[in-house]
Amino acid sequence: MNEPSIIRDKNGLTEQEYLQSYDVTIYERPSVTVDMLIFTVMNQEQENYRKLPEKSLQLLLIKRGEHPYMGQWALPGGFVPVHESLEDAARRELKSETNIDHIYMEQLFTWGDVGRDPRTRVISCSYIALVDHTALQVQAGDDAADARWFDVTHQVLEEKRTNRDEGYEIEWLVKITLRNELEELTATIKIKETVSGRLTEVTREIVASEGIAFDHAKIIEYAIERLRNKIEYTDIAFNLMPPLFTLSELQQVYEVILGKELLAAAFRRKIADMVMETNQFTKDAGHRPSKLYRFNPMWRRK
Amino acid sequence: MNEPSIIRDKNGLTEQEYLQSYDVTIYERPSVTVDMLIFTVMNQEQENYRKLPEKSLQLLLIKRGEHPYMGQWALPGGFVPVHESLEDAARRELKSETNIDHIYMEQLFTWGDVGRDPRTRVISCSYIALVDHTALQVQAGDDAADARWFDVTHQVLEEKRTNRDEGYEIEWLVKITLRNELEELTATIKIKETVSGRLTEVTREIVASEGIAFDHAKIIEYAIERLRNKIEYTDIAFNLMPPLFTLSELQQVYEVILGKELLAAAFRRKIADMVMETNQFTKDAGHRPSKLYRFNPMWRRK
DNA sequence: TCAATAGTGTCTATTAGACAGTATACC
DNA sequence: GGTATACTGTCTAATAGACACTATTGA
Repeated sequence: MNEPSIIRDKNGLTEQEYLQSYDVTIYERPSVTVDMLIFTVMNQEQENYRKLPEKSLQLLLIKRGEHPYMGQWALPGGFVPVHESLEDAARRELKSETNIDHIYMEQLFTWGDVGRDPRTRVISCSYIALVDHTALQVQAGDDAADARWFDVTHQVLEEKRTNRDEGYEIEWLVKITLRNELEELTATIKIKETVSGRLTEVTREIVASEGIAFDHAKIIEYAIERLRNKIEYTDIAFNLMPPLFTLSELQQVYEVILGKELLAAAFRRKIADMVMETNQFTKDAGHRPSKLYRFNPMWRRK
Repeated sequence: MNEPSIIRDKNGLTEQEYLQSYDVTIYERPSVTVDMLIFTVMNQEQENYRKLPEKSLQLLLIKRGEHPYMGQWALPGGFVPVHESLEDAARRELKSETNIDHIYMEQLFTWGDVGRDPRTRVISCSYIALVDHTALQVQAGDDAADARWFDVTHQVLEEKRTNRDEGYEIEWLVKITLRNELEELTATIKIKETVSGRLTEVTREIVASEGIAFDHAKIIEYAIERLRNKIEYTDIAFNLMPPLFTLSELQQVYEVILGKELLAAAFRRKIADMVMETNQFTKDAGHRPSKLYRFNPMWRRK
């Protein structure tokens, strides 16, 4: 596609000569990392033999064994070496944490503030991955490196609107809570949307962060917003499901991500084209059995 | 937020001691750049005194004066220095190209393939910016550095669907054409969507690129897709409009981005809440005058 | 006068929300 | 039998597409 040019530049060099003389070390460079947001959905304990187990959104975090933020919890990830593509680096991290292939993954955002990492300048490219927890061999706590699943909740504590001459400003305080049997981590993020004239700007800022390393609380908050958005118009939810599932389970997954209850009738209509009936049913559930469905791989968004 | 920890790590160092001994030079690092997709909408010549001028989507490109890809056209951008945030670097580039402040800008995607740049490993974070062309002092070709606006078109040449055992694959060939009075650049991008089982993957690959440097054709194609998506559910289009505009002009902007015609009645209903009437009208148009509108900064998406 | 755009009214199809009501295992 | 979930039917409100129709200028 790009055949070496034989044109000479202002220094009289051809492309080949230029590339040979190019010194890659003259400018100081930032470090680049990938940060993985590996989500799954798990069943909670059921209180009553009849009740369905509640589902919860889970995120995988790693306990930092070294400085900085030693002892705190961070997103899995690592530095991107010069010979490896960003996506390969992300896939490698994902594989090393989950030990499974063919996992859904998408780029979330690249975080490039100065001072994000006290060691050196680090730019982090974050990726969301969605895993069916029944496919996970490694369960929470099995990992030697102290990887653990945390129950994630996203709560709007406060919403404040201020009108301006030529627009308005809305500020939300969002509390992120990460919980498991042993620990509870919390963070508060301030999200500010400023509309002045025709220009809209959104900023996110960490107000408090307890037990969560770096600026990872902000990344987690943003990831949840992305999931909430995308689950409405894509099929990403199916990446969190086992091969066979009931429509109620699917609905629970939607509810746990959206953070609100849905009406069964409307939900079933909405996802009808995305699923295929099987002739299998659940049993021993303490109530009416439920038909099992599969994802319909022929489905396409209209 | 992160008070230096006095806990000692496995080497017996406190956080402060660790940071002092941290050697930032031990790993080779990729370079990071920002690439700016600066879009605007301009009027084309009108053929007939009665007809409204047609609008076209324009993209700002820079002619490369040095290797590699010398003589070809590239997205404006540059290396990110270690002391500057990604967003600041993008804003700085944007300001240096357009000479205006308060421009709409959003992160598009970070491109991290190995071999994107023949000089060295380069990771590029791309940003979309939308400019009202009436606010631009610097018009096409005024710039000493050979910056020029190109008319952008996005054409689907071919769509091919192949069904598989557990899913399907769709391949599109998209032709991107960048045109101005002097030059015409073209590129063909192959977009492949693979659905196998529950997993969906989309890849983009440059099949041909004439006159467009690096992998920038792919970035341009992706940016247009993003614009098409976002114009449907956000107010980004207003960043391309002058302060006062007619609803027909606004509709033209939507049409030029979406690449299809819209029905006036439905369009007006859809954007009704986003605009405010003024009591001004166009005149000398050779036909019925049109009411001028402003963006309604109090509008919020439902 | 008439070409071209500006702007409205209304029918229809589709979709989401609400909620009542029926169905069914299994402890 | 009774509890909890499974599943359906239908009314309503909101929205998008289609298209006919009216309004208004200035060359």
